[in-house]
Amino acid sequence: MIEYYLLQQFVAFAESGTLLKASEKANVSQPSLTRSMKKLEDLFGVPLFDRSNSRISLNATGKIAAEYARRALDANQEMIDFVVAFDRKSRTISIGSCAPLPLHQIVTSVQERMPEKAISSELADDGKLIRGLKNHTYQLAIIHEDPSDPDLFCQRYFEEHLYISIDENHPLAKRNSLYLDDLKDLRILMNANIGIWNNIFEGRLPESSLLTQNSFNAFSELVQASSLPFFNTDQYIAMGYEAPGRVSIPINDPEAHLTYWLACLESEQRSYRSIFDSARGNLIKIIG
Amino acid sequence: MIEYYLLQQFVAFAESGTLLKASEKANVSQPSLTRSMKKLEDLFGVPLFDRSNSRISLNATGKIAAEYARRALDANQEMIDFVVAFDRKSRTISIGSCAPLPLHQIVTSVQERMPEKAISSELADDGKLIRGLKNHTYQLAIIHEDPSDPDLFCQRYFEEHLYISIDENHPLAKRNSLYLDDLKDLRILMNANIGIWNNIFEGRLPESSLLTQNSFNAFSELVQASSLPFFNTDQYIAMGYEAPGRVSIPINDPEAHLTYWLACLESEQRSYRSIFDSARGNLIKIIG
DNA sequence: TCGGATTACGTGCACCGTAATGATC
DNA sequence: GATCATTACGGTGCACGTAATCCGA
Repeated sequence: MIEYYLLQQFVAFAESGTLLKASEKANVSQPSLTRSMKKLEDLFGVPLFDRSNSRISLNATGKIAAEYARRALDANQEMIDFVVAFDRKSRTISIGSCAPLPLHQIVTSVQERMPEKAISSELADDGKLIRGLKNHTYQLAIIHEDPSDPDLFCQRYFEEHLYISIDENHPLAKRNSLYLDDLKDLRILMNANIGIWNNIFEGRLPESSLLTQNSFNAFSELVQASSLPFFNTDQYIAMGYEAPGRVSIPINDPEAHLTYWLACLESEQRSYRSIFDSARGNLIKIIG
Repeated sequence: MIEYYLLQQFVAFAESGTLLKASEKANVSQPSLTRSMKKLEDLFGVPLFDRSNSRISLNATGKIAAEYARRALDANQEMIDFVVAFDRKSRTISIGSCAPLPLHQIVTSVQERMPEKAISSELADDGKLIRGLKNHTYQLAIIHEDPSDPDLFCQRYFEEHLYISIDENHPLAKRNSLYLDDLKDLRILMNANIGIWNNIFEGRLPESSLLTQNSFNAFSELVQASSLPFFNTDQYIAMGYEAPGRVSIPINDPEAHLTYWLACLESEQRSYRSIFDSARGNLIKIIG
């Protein structure tokens, strides 16, 4: 068996051509390399070098050996990289969601109940989420339909209804409810990165009507500084996210009503029992 | 970089389940293994073990790591094996021949002129020899036709003529020359492993007429102990291989006359110049 | 004379083993 | 008490560096 430090020095020599240069590359002294190369030949049991009195170089066998040594070093490094990545993955729980609010809820829940885990989360559409669960990209996902897939364990999470918060003096403010079609001529403030909600507006409202903000701060400031209408939901309203001088009116279209489902692989259901249990509590709390 | 001795001890542990058993397998003490496994975890930078106070076992990451470690050990051993094999091959010159006499001649010549080389030699037919030269199975070959192949360097070596040594009282002994067809009713002593010569008899003489001996000793004893005819050649006769009470008569069929060619790859011609030169001398000596 | 390999020699660290301790069944 | 891991401690081999030597262009 040949230790790595020898292979490392050997490859350094193969790459530099002289022991002197190799010794710099490998951070050892020149005499140390002389010894190491002798030891290496001894361990292989065959000559690897052509030596003239003040010159040393690889012979044919040495060149082959250097190739193998390089590969062995690479394999060693890859082993380390892979194991570290595996460990990191095993400490990380990846959560995908079709919408930001339930994602935030579930991230909070996981943080509380699995404090040893790193959390990686992102928004994605249902198709990608379900595929992601199956190929272990995600361990937990929030989708807006029950896929009735035998590989997946699904639990109803909570519902969210779209509202529009509109200036109390606006003619539409008098209405008890609205349809998306009623909003065509408005200019409406909206957050970017709201997942599935974007799909709902797509094709129903003209591009020009949506004042999409990439940062929540910008969104908030514009809400304060203007009397522009903005999209809201019953969940946010329940948490107090309303603005003075505006009234919140529900949107009646069926697609403005979402039901979220929390899902994981059937086979991993037990690992996330505590999360699912807390989600059931959450459901009662929010709905009740 | 993680040294091999650690991976070795790690794999020993993975295979035995306890540090105690692993310490026997790896020929180290138990405390030494404790330290090594700690060091290994430190080098990987991630936990590899589940530890209860008097029990240690691989966690999920550890199992993966053990797999990789095992592969790394295998790769290291394969590297050594391959390099040793390469070295051995580079010290060995493989010679193939269609007939035993020129093979013996050329082996002797190589032994004299390249004493540092190990020699591996065997009999084969021309097709296999030429293929063998091209795929580096053979470095030198003796064939009985000049293939006029641009990849090969070919030099006429010497000729050999088939004789039959027959009891001086046998009717055929009076003849100046014979044809194979004349021998149909004889029972003839013959050596096995005579390469291309076998092909010459094939189909020309009945199976039953050939008393094939696997060992040269058995052949010699039977020659002495009987008055049976046996196959001979001008070359052997020139070296004094004759038997008392027998006369040697040449066989006239054209296929009973062989011309040998010494061949190597055109690209390797220079390496074997001394052998080819001596073969030219040999030719003069034997023919002259 | 300089670049580069080797030899000579002393040192320190890292790995090792023995012995003792701790923990769990 | 048996089994097994860990800690403590002392020893030693070996890989290292410095310095000196040797060799060839």
